[in-house]
Amino acid sequence: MMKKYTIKDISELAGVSKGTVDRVLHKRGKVSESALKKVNKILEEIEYKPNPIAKSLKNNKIYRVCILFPRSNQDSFWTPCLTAIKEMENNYQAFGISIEQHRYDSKSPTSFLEQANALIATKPDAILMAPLFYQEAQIIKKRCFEQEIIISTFNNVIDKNSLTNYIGQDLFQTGRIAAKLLDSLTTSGDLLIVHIDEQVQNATHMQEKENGFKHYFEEKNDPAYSISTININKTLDTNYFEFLDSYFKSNPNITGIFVTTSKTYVAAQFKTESRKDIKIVGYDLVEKNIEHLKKGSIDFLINQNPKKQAFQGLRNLAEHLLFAKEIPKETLLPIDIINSENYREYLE
Amino acid sequence: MMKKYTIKDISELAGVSKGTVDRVLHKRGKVSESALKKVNKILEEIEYKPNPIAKSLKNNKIYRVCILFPRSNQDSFWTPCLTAIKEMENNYQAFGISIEQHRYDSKSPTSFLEQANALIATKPDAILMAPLFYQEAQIIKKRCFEQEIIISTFNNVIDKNSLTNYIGQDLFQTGRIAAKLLDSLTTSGDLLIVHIDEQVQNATHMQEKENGFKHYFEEKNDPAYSISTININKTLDTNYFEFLDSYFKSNPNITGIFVTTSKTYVAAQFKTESRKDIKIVGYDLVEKNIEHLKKGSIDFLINQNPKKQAFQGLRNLAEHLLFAKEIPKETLLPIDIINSENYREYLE
DNA sequence: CAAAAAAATGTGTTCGAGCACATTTAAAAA
DNA sequence: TTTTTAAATGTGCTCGAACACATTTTTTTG
Repeated sequence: MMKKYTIKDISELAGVSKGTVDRVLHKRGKVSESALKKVNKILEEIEYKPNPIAKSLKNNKIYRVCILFPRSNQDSFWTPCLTAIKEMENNYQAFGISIEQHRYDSKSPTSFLEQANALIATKPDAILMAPLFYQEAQIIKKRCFEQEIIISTFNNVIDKNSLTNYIGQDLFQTGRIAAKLLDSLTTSGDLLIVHIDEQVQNATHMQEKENGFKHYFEEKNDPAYSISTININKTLDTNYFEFLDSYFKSNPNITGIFVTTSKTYVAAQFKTESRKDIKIVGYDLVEKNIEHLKKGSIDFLINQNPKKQAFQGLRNLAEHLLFAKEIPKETLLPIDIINSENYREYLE
Repeated sequence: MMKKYTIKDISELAGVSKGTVDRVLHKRGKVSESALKKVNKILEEIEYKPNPIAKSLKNNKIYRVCILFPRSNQDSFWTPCLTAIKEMENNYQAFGISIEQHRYDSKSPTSFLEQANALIATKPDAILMAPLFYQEAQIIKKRCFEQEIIISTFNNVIDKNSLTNYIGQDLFQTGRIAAKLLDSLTTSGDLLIVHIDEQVQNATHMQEKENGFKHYFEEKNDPAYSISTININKTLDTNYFEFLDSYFKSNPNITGIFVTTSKTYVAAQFKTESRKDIKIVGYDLVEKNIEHLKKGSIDFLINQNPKKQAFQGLRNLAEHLLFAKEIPKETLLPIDIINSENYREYLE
């Protein structure tokens, strides 16, 4: 364990005052070349790291960290984020971090823009957002950069090439995982990819998953399997059951379903009523899915872990503000495979 | 967001000096009843939380947090702990936390005692240990209490009723998970529980897992399945393959194997050479297991996640020392199900 | 060469908690 | 009532970084 040096230590070693050391460290200029040399020499020797605690105490600010995500009454997928927020509040309140929650209508880009702009107008220190709408998210991101508000995103990628600090999962890979699971559960047959009831903004989301799923089977190149895809949308097909029933009647060889959204329970419901033999893999630990998982009508769920995403995102921001910790450009969380026996520990 | 009160704020509100407030907060006595009342009244009103950063700065100590666990050359299971240690060092060094690594021979209770005692003699601030040996761990734990060294355990429970801060998994439940997985992978047959090459000290470990496994199938009560258990020990049966081969010849109806230790690859090796049809579920992301996972000769692994256990344990201790955060009595980590498609993200 | 301006360097205060020590007030003894 | 002793209360310094401001040194100009 090396000694912890302070600015005062350095100043004594270099034979200058702590003010001079401070100016060197912060590159504030007004330092003679000879003094600069002396200080830099010491700095090289000792590998100085400023005490983040003293730094933070001196700063002594209350930082406003805001999180912006869809309202839960539309999609219980987001509910676990509340737990993450509560935990963050408990852990970081005393450090001078204030967490604010802002919500928007997951079906309305306008609502997103309104909420985000209202939020920016209050000049928070940092924002973590789940950006469902690509175009609008870009605008908001740009605005944050202009106003020097630190911005991170979670759950949805808005730009693969840009440098928004992103916390989430490799969606393509989740598709491969689903494929592997259905491969384990079945030996042959038609596998059906089902996109249920999603808005346009999630299209890329679902597409990534579908691509991953297909990629796995293309790689395997097993003639025993064939894969097809359908879209179900509540507004078009008011009755899920009838739609699925007629589809399955004309395609009797289906042995497994991969649902690309949280609405896995819709397929599971159909399974219990009509085709008990098919295997189902889907997404997310929402209540209705867990019910089916327990009953056996869903075989596996893939956990997108919104709670962990939100928590990690908020934590990154808080520790950056408090202790100047670097925020990773991309945090890819592990992809959890969930069955009836291990879901409990993953719940909020 | 409520205001952050300081001791000075309180002293002004109560009309006393900050010294008096300090005495009330720390119950140091020497406070008149009238002053006590005034201060307590304010304290009730504002719900004061001391600033952990100021506290920590004042303290300004270098804390020694030590971790004690088996040497890796015997069992690569422990290797990921090194990553946890490195991460902790990077994150907490500047806060005045020094992490020390101490190792012992996983086959020798004496070695454990020696290392632990030598460690205690240096009077560290906190110890996190993986206590393989029940009796000896009890002794060490008691000694730590006497010397007022904070002690946590991980991976192995030493006493279900005691209050050692434990970080690990519900082993019984991991057995149930393995059972559910083999249930998913097969439709009937004999399932074999295999305990491979473990020392006595792990007996309870393995027993818990076996019990969980059996419990699942007892609950299911499916006549299509039957379950049996075998022990293999390298010292007794020098050749794993021969032993398994003869066993499988006399029990031809086995469809799945549950290996209760990291040595799952032993069963997988047998599978590739002789019985490609059987399904295998086992434990831990050690290199040899991952090889088989990729090749398909292991179907699922259950991740005991030693890295996360060590990290969580060290973190609890560090934040307790630095910021007086309470250490949870028991931290049960989620039990990860791993297949060939999601192991990557769980690796160190 | 002295005065003025500029550059360089040093000093002192702040953040909040905690504790040693100084000072004041109240109670007990003479 | 005065002195002694004890109890109560207040003051001031520390931790390390950061920055404002004061002081010193060097350079420029009349």
